[in-house]
Amino acid sequence: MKYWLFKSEPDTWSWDNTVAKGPEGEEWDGVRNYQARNFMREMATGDLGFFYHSQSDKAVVGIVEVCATAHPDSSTEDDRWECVDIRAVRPFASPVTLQMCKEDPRLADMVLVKNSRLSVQPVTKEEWNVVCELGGTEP
DNA sequence: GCCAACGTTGGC
DNA sequence: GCCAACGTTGGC
Repeated sequence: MKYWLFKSEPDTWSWDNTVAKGPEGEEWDGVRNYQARNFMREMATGDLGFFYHSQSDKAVVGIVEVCATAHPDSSTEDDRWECVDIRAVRPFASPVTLQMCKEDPRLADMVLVKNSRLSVQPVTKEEWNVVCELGGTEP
């Protein structure tokens, strides 16, 4: 069981959109970055991830679950790109902002803090527990 | 709206 | 295979 972080601009695809999709989930398509794609290839069904809103929110707003492993991205003909499917698990009681992550010394090495541009990232178990604690949510 | 950081592309 | 040019992302 691994932990991840999925980043999205809320104007393009938001947490609410994911919740609305229900248990069958939604393709996490549109990723055009090799590092991000490679992380998706490592994902297994049942892995959990944070859902992060970039830009206006800049906060982790909920937890998602991987419900299908990597498969070709249906939004392109280019067979280099793959994606997983994710579904919403539960929202945070209170969103965990980027600023909160930056201020907590336990999260100093978090990819979100160090490389804000990577759209799909691994999260360690320790980081997972800290962010859940800050968000008022069970890990 | 600006700009820094980063990834990708393409000419050589 | 290198590197300059370019495009995109995302925080501020």
